[in-house]
Amino acid sequence: MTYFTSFETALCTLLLTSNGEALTGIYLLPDHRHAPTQQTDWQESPNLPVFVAAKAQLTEYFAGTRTAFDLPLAALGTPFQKTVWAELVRIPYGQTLSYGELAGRIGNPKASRAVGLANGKNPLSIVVPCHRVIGASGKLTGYGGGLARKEALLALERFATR
Amino acid sequence: MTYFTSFETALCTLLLTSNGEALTGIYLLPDHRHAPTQQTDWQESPNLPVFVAAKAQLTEYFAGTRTAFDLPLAALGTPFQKTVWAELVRIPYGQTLSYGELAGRIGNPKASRAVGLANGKNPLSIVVPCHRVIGASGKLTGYGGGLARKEALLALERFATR
DNA sequence: GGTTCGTCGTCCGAAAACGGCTAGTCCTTC
DNA sequence: GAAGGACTAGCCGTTTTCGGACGACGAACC
Repeated sequence: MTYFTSFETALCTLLLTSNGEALTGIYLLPDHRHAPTQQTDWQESPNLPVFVAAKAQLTEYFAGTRTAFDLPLAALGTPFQKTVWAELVRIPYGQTLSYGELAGRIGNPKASRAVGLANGKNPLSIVVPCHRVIGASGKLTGYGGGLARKEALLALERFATR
Repeated sequence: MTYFTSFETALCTLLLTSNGEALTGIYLLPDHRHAPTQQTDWQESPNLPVFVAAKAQLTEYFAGTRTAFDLPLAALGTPFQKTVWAELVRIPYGQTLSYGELAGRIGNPKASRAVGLANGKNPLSIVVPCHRVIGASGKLTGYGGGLARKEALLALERFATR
């Protein structure tokens, strides 16, 4: 069973999904690249404990008072994708990394392009900070939720660490 | 969640599996061809209602006093496989059919070989009587639980209808 | 700047391999 | 002769394999 709820933030509306225990998705509505279409058997559950906790922490994040998340996560993907995502959460708040550098950190220096692909498939936006990965040239190059949102998230983090 | 139990019969040990509501599998241990390997998250539940009912009816079947089953079933397969399996249960107790004849009955006369394949994937041995399908020449040709068992089941049914 | 090219994991479609078959042929064997 | 076995060649759905294309890159080179 998949549970979901939506959540208004200063940036945009967020769609949260869960398996009942852990968070399985956070999507920036509308127009998030790989966002799932809502299924008929999904159940809206705004008060699911994991949703309540997530909303609280995200609210703090957007207020600039939270720099790390503590939530049960359950993203499913290929082994390579999981490796990439695990490395993403190690990027400190307010800092950025290039796709190539991230590829190097997981021991596969030439896989920068594959890293970008895996990055785009990250289902847990914001909490798993794929927005902190940018091109080697400094350009943002891409974001599932749209480049403007990526820029906004980075600006927020820069502002809060000022 | 998958539930299971095992069950001793005159023929062999049977492994029963269920989703909690309906029967999802009946396998002839040991050495049933496509039998699933027991997973760590399976739960042994000998007293699950559907198991209790299945054991009772199977006991009667092996005693020769039951010629049809009345159990909730939930086998999952491709559309073609489901068509084949649905036709299997229409073969009367004690009678046999050739793979080609069965193919004809589902409107696909040339699919005899595919029927054999679908037959082998039948997860609900005995209750869905795939053992009643034999080669056009009269040879048994194959059975997931072993040819000896197929022969034994057919002998039982012949004996009971005598 | 722009362009080209090498690289890597994933997705997707096509193709081939694989059986619980069968009818047909040919050849043994009684 | 007739029955039965060995072999062949079609048939069909499923599974597996394979090859090519695709990107949220990056370095080299104009």
